[in-house]
Amino acid sequence: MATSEGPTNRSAEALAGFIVEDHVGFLLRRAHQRHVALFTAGMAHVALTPTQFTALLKTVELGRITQNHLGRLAAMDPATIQGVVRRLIVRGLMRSGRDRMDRRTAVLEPTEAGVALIASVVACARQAHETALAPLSPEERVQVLALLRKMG
Amino acid sequence: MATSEGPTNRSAEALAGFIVEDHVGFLLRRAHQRHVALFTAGMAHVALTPTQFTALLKTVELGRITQNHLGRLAAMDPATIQGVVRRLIVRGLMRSGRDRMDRRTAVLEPTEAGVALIASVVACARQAHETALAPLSPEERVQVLALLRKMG
DNA sequence: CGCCAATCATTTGCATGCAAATGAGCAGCC
DNA sequence: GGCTGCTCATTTGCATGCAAATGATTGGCG
Repeated sequence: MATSEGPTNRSAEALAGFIVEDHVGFLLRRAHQRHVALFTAGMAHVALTPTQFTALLKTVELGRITQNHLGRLAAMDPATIQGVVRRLIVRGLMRSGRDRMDRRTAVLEPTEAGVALIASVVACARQAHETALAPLSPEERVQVLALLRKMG
Repeated sequence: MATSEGPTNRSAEALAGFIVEDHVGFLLRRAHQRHVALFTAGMAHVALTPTQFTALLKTVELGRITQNHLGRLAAMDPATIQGVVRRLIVRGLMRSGRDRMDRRTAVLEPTEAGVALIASVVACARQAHETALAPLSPEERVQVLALLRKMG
């Protein structure tokens, strides 16, 4: 009778008390998914992903910046930022040129269209932020941000 | 001289006070990235990704389960869970068969190897969880988990 | 000068993640 | 029975995300 219910109970001891739903990894993945969905919906009219928005915003902020440096600021590794930047360039939102002093580096610069686009969607980004935090009280919102920042 | 510094200052007003680094989206993405890195490193000896671990664990927990249902429990849409399950089956960690009552559904079941593997790595998952939360105090850890759960 | 380690960028391969379209099957309803 | 709408699963296409390998270039060091 002990073996009649399949593999489940044969490993009950090892799995006892292990609730995936209570683990940071699971909760982070879920919360992140939800935010991406909200952000994407709010940006549907311009089709900017969260990473594209971040990369373009930092480029506008800094004016001229190296691709890898931008990646570090935006929390994307070289392989990832490469694709993000490529898509932004294709859409005419930024430009890329080689540095004359260091011919390895690609120096990025936003185009007029890029600057204008970012300026026009900052409000949407704020909105997505608020909506994502909507289930929390004002104090809780401050807390999550501080805690997530600490988890780096 | 107002136009001598490139596009940056021309949009200063619109961007004023907007700090991407303080937004939930950015912080969630970064924290999630860090956890994936920790989890992946801890699971390197068995090469289980966080999603694969979750999917296999829930399957072991529940014994027999429909693919889409598993996806909902594990927070993955049908297109995503499909690939995850396929890779687990290829590795011999679960089985799939058609339900006789409802021939649309793929009924999943863990293999002996799958049950054994999960049991052997639960400790590693716990470890990744702890390491990810390491920068926080015990009270703070409880807080983040509660807050993330609420942000669902 | 020549060598070497480090950095920059790119490419390939693999694994999420989702939208949207598709095909199969089920269940209720007339 | 036939219609219709739903769910299940799959496929395609696109966008992260990272490891690992590659090629170009720079800077330091002897």
